[in-house]
Amino acid sequence: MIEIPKTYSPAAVEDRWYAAWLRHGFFKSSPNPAKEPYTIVMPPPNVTGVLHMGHMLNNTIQDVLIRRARMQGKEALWVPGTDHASIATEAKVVAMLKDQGLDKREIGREAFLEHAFAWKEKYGGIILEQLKKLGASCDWDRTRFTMEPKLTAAVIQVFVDLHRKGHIYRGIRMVNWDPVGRTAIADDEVIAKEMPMRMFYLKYELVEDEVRSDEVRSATFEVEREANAPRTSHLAPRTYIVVATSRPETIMADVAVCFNPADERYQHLRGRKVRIPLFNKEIPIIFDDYVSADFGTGALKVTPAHDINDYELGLRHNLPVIDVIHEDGTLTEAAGPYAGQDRFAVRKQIGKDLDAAGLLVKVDDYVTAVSTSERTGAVIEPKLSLQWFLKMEPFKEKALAAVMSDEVQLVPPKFKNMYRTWMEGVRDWCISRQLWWGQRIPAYYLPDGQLVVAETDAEALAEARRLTGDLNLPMTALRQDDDVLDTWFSSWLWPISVFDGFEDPDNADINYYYPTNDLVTAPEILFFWVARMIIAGQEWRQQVPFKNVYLTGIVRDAQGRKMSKSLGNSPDPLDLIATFGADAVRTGMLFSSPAGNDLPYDQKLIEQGRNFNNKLWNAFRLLKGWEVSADAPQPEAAALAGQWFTARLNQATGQIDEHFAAYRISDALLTVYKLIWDDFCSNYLELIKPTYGEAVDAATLAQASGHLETLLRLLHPFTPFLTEEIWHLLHERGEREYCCVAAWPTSGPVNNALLTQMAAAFEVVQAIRNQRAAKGLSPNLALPLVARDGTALAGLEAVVRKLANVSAITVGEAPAGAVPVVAGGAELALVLPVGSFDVEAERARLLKDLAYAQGFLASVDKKLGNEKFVANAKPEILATEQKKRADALAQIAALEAQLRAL
RNA sequence: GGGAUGUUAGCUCAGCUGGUUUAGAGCGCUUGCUUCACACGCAAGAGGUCACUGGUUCGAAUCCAGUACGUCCCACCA
Repeated sequence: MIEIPKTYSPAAVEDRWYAAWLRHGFFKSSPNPAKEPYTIVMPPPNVTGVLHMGHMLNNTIQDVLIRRARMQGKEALWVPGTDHASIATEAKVVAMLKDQGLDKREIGREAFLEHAFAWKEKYGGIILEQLKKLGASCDWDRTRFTMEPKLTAAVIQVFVDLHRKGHIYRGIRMVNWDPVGRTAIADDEVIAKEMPMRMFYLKYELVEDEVRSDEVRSATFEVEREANAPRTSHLAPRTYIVVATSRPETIMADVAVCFNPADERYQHLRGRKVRIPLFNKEIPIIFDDYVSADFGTGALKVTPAHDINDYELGLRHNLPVIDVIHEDGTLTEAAGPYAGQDRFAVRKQIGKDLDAAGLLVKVDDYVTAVSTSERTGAVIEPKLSLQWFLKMEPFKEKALAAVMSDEVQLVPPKFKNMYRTWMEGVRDWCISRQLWWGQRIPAYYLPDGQLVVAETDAEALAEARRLTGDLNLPMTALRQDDDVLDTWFSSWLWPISVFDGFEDPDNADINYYYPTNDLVTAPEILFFWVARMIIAGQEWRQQVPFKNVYLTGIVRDAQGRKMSKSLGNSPDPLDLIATFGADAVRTGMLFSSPAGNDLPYDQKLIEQGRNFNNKLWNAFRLLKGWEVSADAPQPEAAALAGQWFTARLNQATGQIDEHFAAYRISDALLTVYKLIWDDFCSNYLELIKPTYGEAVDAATLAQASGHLETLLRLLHPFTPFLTEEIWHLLHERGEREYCCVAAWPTSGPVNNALLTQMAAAFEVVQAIRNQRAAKGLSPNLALPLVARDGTALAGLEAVVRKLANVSAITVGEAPAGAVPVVAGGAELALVLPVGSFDVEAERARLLKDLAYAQGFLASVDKKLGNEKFVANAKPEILATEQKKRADALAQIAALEAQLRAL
């Protein structure tokens, strides 16, 4: 026979099988009315992204689900693709251009997009190639890209449709401005980060337009005392309001100072004015409930252009808006001497200037949550700008109901509450982005300021001509909106657009595959992706896009930190695959990752996966290494083992199916893991193993191969490569006979009686081995066993003899020098070689067992002695308790008898 | 500040509608073994008053309330 290496080497195997699967087109799918569809659309990774541990977890789960469905005979389709990720990609391209000495704004939109597409062609989709290394069984012929022409057309079509329905509007709103990306970003893309900040206490001089100085003085003194300000004598004639702010660089944009209407300290200031420090501009004092009297000094500087609350305050009090910050974070002309400088530089400088002018009372250091951009990390600037919005009100109720009624089931369900909170408080969606990489908003402005929204230039022109009545209006008279749409405005269409459901709403694909079955994604995008896909599904297909949403956890390092590029704490998945094999990485990721739970990553898990693969490999080696005897009879132990393992297999298959039904993927894996390691290798193979040097009988080998094959099928979704390899090495296969398309095992009737009997026999075996270990006796030394009565082992003598290496089993009284073994309901004695029996040690062991048994009996008796228990407990519970009592009594009697015999 | 969720062995987690559980698994640990598939292994073993305090119940890791600590989500406090 051919020499099989004793260590499994995945590297040589994985690429070969992946290529074979592709060659046979096993992952391809097309509508097949005879089969039930099972569909997953991949959450599209960023087109310029590289594989990280989060992708590994996510895509492994998807692959496990899709491979199992395929084996179950469903028409399984996993649609891959990438997302154009406007901000992230545009940032990368801008950085690349910068390296080449080019500036985005200088080269212009068209040239920029050429560079961007060139970049995408070169680096885009690397991540999909990496997923192939993981074994992802996607239908690659269906790979889509959110910015490809067809999907772009869908986006434009949807925009126009929503605009026609009156759900899209354009308005000035306070948005989260990213000064680095120079674009507005959505609330969801803002990350609050704890940062050290400084609170400046500034003096706003009261304008003395009337003589009420006594009152004013008393009020301001109080304020100054609160602020621990030194009394500055040369300023004595003047009085000040002390205002706390973390943003002194915006004081020139202040339009008022505001107090709480109930704040007694400031009542007399109604109708008065103050001067902005350094700038000496007079602004009014106003009162509004928004301000808390007990925060800071109770005085708020109102800066409508740079704070959302101040903006609303400004609207209520009819105040002007002064914008002092440019799109890139530098200050405008309105900032006077500070114009052109960066906001943070000005903050520093103005602090110094205020101090020098005696206008700074004090500065406090504190830590607070600051909004930053998820994509660029820049500190967000609340900024007023003209943006496009999608109304959420028309959609929220239905989208909420879909999840609350479990029409879309979230796994785990704890996320339902989060979803509800968000959906109930959802705000209009700002869908415009001041970028170039993305779908350009199909809105056109006419010279007279009128607006036309249309799918194409030609349609826009026609409409414009109709509006203006000018039939010769040239296209050049129309100016298209410069902004592009938010990336999520294309991803929310993904489950429909990958099947061309917008271009051709009644095509065979969309009718067959939609709605999809499972979506596997991270909880952090539950709102801005999952929720919106539900809305889109309901709006354009009148049907939710998926039945189940499996929310994964976050992969963390040993210190519990999120794995990230910047921390450098993430291993390179491809290195891991090269070192341990994709199967090992897949199982490692799944060992400890129930839905919604974070995965504390530890390389040990991957190693465990590799060890497991090697274990199975060696089980196969063992079978393959045996000589076969055609006419040898099947030994009793092997026959019993065969029946028993069939029962275990049926039992475990049922459990695995249950785990899958409840999306307990880790549990499903662990069940196969133990079935293979403990039941198949440790018990079954040991039981059927022929005596050294002898051949195995043909029946047993055939049975064992059959069992192994079933195990391969159960394990295939988790470790596709290894199982495929063994599948083909086990015996010759037909042209298209592959493990990856073999039938998923179905569970048959379980012989529970046999399972119970065998479990008892294994207990006996363990007790005997325990004795050997305790006495330091080699497992190779065959020992005789004496049973108290002939029924003790209930026909399982062969099992005990084989596994415990027992030479003979006789019935009768235990001879002197035999060590008692009471286990699995049997009363036995193991005959040891002379001199190895220590009576005192044995007595101690028996006494310990006796004490446990008596304790157990006491707890059962306590229950049974309780009249209320006997009166109230269900009959079957009572029966169990009585059986427990009888068993305990028998056990105690046996132990006592053995103690007397010592 | 609001909401969700968790606290079970050294670590990571099961324990699904209270009763075969004086609590299980994997890893780790201890001891012995290079035994003929596998040392990426085999065998045996140690290890937990189920966060705390009350309550409901014949019976609580499991249900309820409170406390402590943790995690996550949401939120405009200058």
